[in-house]
Amino acid sequence: MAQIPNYDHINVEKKWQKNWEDRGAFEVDNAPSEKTTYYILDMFPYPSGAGLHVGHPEGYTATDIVSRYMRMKDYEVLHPMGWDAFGLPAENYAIKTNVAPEKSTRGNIENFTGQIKSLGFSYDWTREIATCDPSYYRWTQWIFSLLYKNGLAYKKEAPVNWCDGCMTVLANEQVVDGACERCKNDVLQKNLSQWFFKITDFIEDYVDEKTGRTTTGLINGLDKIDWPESTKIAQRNWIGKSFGTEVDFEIEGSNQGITVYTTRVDTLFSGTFIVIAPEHPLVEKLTLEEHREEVRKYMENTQGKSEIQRTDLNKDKTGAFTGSYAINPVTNDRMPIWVADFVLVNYGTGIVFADAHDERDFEMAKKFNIPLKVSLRPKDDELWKQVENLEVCFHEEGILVNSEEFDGLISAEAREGITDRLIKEGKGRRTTNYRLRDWLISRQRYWGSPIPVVYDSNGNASIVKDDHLPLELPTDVDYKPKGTSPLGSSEEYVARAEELYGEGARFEIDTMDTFVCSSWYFWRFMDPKNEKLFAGSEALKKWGAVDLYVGGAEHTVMHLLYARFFCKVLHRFGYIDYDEPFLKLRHQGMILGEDGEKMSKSRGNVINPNEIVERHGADTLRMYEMFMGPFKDMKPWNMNGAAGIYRFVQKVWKLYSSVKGNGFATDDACENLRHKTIKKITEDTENFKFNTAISQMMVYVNELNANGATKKDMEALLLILGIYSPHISAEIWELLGFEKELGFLDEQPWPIYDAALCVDNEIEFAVQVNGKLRGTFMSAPNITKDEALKEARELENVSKFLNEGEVLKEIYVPGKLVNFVVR
RNA sequence: GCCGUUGUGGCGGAACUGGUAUACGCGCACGACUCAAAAUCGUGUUCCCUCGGGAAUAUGGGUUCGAUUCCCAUCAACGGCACCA
Repeated sequence: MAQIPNYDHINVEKKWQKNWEDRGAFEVDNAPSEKTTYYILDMFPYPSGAGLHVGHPEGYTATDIVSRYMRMKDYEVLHPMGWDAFGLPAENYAIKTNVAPEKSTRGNIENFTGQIKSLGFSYDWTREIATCDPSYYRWTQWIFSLLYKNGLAYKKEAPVNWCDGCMTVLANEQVVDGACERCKNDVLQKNLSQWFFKITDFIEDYVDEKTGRTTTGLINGLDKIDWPESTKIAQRNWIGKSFGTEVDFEIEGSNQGITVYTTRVDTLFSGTFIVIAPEHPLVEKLTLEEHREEVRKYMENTQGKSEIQRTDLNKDKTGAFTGSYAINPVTNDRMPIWVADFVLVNYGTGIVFADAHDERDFEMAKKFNIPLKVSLRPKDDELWKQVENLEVCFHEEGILVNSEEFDGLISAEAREGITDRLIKEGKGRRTTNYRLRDWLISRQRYWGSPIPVVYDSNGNASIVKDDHLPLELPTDVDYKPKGTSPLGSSEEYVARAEELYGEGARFEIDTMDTFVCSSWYFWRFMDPKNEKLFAGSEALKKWGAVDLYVGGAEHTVMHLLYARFFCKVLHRFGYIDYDEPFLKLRHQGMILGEDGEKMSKSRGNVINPNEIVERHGADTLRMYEMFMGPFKDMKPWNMNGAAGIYRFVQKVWKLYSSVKGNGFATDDACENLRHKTIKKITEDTENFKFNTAISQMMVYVNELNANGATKKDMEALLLILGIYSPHISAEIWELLGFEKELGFLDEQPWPIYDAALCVDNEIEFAVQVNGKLRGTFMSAPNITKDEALKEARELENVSKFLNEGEVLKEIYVPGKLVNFVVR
């Protein structure tokens, strides 16, 4: 017998990766085709200097398995990969080393590409894109223009996080516990003129006046997509729609009033004071002369604080009295108007009415000795005594008291009644409020897409002409932060502006948030080289929305909300004919270090995928990551577990060796298991239950090693294993000579199972007495109840228990069990 | 505080629609091969036990002939949001 060499994963994997690349095995074009298309997308990575870590291939393996599966099911699959290449780390690296972000990013991309390619994923690399490429961000800028021209991109003053140490604005993510993540200085609030996208315009459904076409809003759209329920809930909470009442208050000695938004109008009768946000424009007017100094001092104090400090729940309530009074519209009580920073200017109307049934209000009243009243009583009498004596704050729903005709109603009823009365008296109305604010996209950084806006010598903004796009990043900049955007230091940028737009013209020097670039990349993959459009209509029509999107749950709100927003924008303006970009979404769970902690350099528990690929091969890495546990769960790495998968790969090779040496088995001993296995892998793969699919393959391989494999067994095994471990499967497929008659493994149809052959002709029945297992017997599954009971009674261990009492009931579950109820 | 997710052997985990809990893998133990070790192969492995059985799926109840699965309460861990009126 010829000696079969040991499995050489290093060369076999290289060989097949080259084969796929040379053949263009996974490349697809945009020409219309007979096949149904399917678009499978990974969240494209940020190419960091640290390189790939084992978390990346978890999602990539899942999409690769599904991509290969769908191709075998005869779908035309678009499965691309690219780079979310703008971002702060490259810029920080540039500040430290003066290496241009462009250069370090290109290097990182090269590194990532090599690592990803070593895992044998079936990407169409001809569609690779990078968001930092001018040919890409040209279209990011085009989308900005589209929003600008339709009044959906605007500039206004907004408070931003400011670090005096770094002399720059920071993103919220860069602020850790109220301090700069880099220099640890306290972060302050500063007002700067910033660009915003009007995402709030897309919360609700929109009907186009001319065409009558509806663009589903960000809330309702969630109902029609297959996403994890928890992600949908998080998005709804983030949007934060609430129904409430606007109440108008008169100001004593003024003909101007104020309006307050509340969801708890049932507590209006206990409203004894008003609180207004420090930034509110009315503060100035409401503050009387003798209180001006006190309020001014308070404001000064507040302005020096960051939002994080201001919203620290543990801190004491602070505030200042303006001297003005409002009139409670239902009780006519005089309500002192205070300024306090726990009220946020950008939610509701920036003013609240305060009362004893809100913890913040209660706390503030106690601190400043503001009078309180109660208007809600709890069911519990003991508690009521304390509430009535203003010892504790009762903030839940209750029964109304001291509220005139509404006494005795429960909170929900009272809200309706009180609102109706306010409406009748012209003092209020029902309204809806949202927590979601417009998206601030300006960044005072270098390494992002330039904002295509130009200012004339008077500072008037206009959009950069389409002919002048892309507005490319200048390279003659000083990366060191000085308090303004790095682009401001470029002479070349000024020269270009003046050349195109006349003397004194200046381009906007802020760049866009990188989330803008990643909000539309999935369309660019469809037609990455198009120079006339972000993607051509033929490509857009062929591929449609993303059918399957896989990525981490950390993008539950930001990225996934922004991408939905862009989709709705393009739908509203007629560029695409669907208004949800991702039809099916799945999240992978995080892979933890061997110590069960999050992987981090400082902990020293980072697993490098290169190491696994060298030691055990890409097939092992792929399979192990899928076998660790449920896809969406967090799970710790275990080197021994990976070695176990390597052993499985060896067993597959051993099976091949034995077939090569002894020939195929002639007795189809595993026919039943073969069909059951195909069935289970098919179902598990479709349901993202990759861990149990692999278990089943192990069972099958173990049985084949024990009983011998027929030709049908080997074909079936390689076809199903081929989507999980494509290299070894393709190799054995070729070595067994299957390719000559059938072509390459990855060109085969997915195997089908015969449902009739999945059924066992003899199964084990369980016999219980009072629900406790007392024995089993083997029988045909279609046995009648009487036959089953007879078999069961004859078991020695069962009859013993039956004789101990009277049999009250006999239960027979076909194909499963018999249960006797004995008293 | 609010929202969400999860609790099953020594470990990762499995269990269809309420029907034999612990599949598969890891680890461990013993055995085979070997001068020996590694690798490999085989056997065993939830716990207790008087070997007949008893107990166990975070805890305490409930529904049911029967509950990891359904219901109620409690506890713990993780993740997100957080002075949102």
